[in-house]
Amino acid sequence: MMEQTDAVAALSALAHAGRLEVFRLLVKAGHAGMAAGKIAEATGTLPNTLSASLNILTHAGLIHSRREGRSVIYSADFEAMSGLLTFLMEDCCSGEPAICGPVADLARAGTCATEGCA
Amino acid sequence: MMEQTDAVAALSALAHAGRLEVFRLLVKAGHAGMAAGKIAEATGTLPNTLSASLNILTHAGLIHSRREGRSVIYSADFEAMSGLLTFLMEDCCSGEPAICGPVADLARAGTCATEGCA
DNA sequence: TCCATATTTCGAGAAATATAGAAATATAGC
DNA sequence: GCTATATTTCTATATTTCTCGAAATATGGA
Repeated sequence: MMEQTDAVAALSALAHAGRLEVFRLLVKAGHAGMAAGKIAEATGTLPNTLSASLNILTHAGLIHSRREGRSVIYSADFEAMSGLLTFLMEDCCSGEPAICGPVADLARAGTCATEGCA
Repeated sequence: MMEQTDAVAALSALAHAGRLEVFRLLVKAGHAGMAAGKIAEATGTLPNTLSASLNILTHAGLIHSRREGRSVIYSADFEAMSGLLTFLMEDCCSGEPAICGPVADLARAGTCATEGCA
């Protein structure tokens, strides 16, 4: 289970337009991931600035990397993502379950709105 | 639908141990909310520091307030909360639906783990 | 009106974060 | 070994954020 410290680290990492864009790009890219250079190209950021962003997201546990030849491939950590979402939602229930139901439904609906994933 | 700018504002507001604690407290408190003084007491923060935190959460749209006598009652904005979760999850589906299913399930499971909310 | 309670605003100093240029490191191919 | 490509690290500066004490504002009751 995620600690508050981890949650703050993850939220801090995502609380930045550039890094949020990178993370969402990697979420879209799925397990295949994306080379740092491709990310820089897609987002229009300088290589060193992007590297700093990737470093912060990595240390927050939201993404991880593997080397493939000259490129370093980054990909989202979906377990960490679900861990963060779980942390943000888990207290929603403790007070009045009636409130949390719609929130969970909305989140789920939003998730599956794009295409027909169960 | 939430813009990236709004998402960054919300994430920034939550990316702080004190503010995250306040927000979760208000999520637990439900629609009844909680007076600023009670929040300060519960979290052990100075009134002015707490006021700054509440102000930031308010401007991020995550909470709202109403005055009751001498107290100002704060409560979580559950629509904003679900909006943020939706925003964070919506791109999960666009690439490979197979990945996003478990994430959504986990989030939902986490939500409902505490008690029996559908 | 005067006083007590509740909360917010102001102002300043300290700490953390963001960005970019330049240099350094790692890998691949010749 | 040499060169080109890919990415990271170093260093400095600009900016933002955090926290607190002190003062100000708002409400309720005597």
